[in-house]
Amino acid sequence: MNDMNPLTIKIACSNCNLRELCMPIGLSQDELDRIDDAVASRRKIKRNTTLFRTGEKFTSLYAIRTGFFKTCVASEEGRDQVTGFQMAGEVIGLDGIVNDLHTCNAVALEDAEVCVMPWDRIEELSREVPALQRHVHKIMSREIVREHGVMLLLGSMRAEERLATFLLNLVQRLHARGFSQSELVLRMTREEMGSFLGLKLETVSRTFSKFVEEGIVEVRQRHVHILNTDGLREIVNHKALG
Amino acid sequence: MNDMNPLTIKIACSNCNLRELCMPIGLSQDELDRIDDAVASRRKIKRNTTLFRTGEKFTSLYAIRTGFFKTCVASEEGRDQVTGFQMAGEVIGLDGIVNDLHTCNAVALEDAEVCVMPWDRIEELSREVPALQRHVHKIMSREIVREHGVMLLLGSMRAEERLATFLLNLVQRLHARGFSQSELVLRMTREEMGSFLGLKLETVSRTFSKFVEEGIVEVRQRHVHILNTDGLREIVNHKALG
DNA sequence: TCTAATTTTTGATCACGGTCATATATGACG
DNA sequence: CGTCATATATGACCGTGATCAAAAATTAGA
Repeated sequence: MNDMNPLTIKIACSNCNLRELCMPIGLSQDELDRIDDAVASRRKIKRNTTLFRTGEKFTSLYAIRTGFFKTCVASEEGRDQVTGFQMAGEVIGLDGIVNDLHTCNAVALEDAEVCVMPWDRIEELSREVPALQRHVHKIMSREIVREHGVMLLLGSMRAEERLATFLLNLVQRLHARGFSQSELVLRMTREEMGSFLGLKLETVSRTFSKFVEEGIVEVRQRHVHILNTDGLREIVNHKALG
Repeated sequence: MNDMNPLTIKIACSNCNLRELCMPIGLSQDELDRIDDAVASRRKIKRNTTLFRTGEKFTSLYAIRTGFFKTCVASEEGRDQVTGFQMAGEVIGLDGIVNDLHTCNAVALEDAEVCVMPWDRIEELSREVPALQRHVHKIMSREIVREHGVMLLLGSMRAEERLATFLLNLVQRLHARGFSQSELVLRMTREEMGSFLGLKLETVSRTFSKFVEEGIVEVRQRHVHILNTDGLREIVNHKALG
């Protein structure tokens, strides 16, 4: 509570309304205090700037308080792949643990704020607080399972199925955060969506147009209104191609 | 050392020649003994049987001692995606941690043997042995990074690039285990390879034929001889398509 | 407010990889 | 050894999504 540096304002996790998302539940007051003390400094990230970059030393995990991020990996020869989009309550930086180096870029797609959680402190604390330990393990395992889903998408779905899956996933996560089940604002470009979905931006655009023609969604630039959620689900579920 | 049930033979990690791969290094004798005691029982898995299945309760991680596995996820409507191939020294089961349920199938592609590592014991021990804790974290993070690579492959590579990448990855991992840099035996079918690579089996077969025509590899069924490793690398690196 | 840059849409064409079909090779097993 | 099931190779054809191009819409900056 004494560090008032504007770049690293201390804040109590125990008072945070995102606590259920990024912190374990059922902690004692003592445990909460220790977590507050260890992990609660904040950092603001301007739109289109990076929170961390490939090759940078890994020091901390980051819990997103506000804003929206993309993470992307790049190979030497200019190949590029968006590996995910992250929103409030989600944790990024797990890739850095193996080699103490980040292996992807995390870019803010809108002005954002994150809680900085120094990894050595987390490891230390999670030895003492089993609930925190379990929480950290679950977060990492959840990321592994999420990526399995992306592999399924990239490996076996057609363009419409990919986009439908993507929209349903986004709106479901937003809904879990108190937003609408049917309206969303895309924070990424068609190209970024395409990179994530393994499609070219033209294909993303065309597929949107198709959905609009079919009356499944309304699209005004990045504002999407889902008119027929079941329609999207049918597109995903309809036919599995061998 | 007292459980002689043939399905769960206790074995000392401290004597295991795969220790460097699946256990942390630099442990004291006491720490080693405790890990031995907690995690070292074994299980044999016959070819084409599952070590665990989607929906089964998660209890343990498994370190592969011998044999070769595939893991695959399936969606209700028959969609199927191989998410990885695992060999000796690698750990599988991490997907089960989030929800105490496995979310993929692990199938032995040849007769195999694994070390069963009960997860609650691992969590407990890793609170007491920081080196083990770090090791577990690194294993999970490594899996996340590996999957980023697969996403890059599935999202941005063409058929030849995918197969070349796949062969180089396999042979590199085999080489790290003392096998040849240029010869390998594929333990999976063309269809399983295709599922992993997001290609149809016919495309895998044709791509192999193309590599053979170009003198890059020799193929006798599942036996592959890499004649020109740099040729494969060039295929991977050549042109990144936007 | 005007200009420049970026993003998005849409069209025309093409190629990669999928689909379907068939032949062949291999392996398992009685 | 012969039979059956499975796996692989290859050809012919087709369709999805990529590529190339150009115009329209939106955003950012002076």
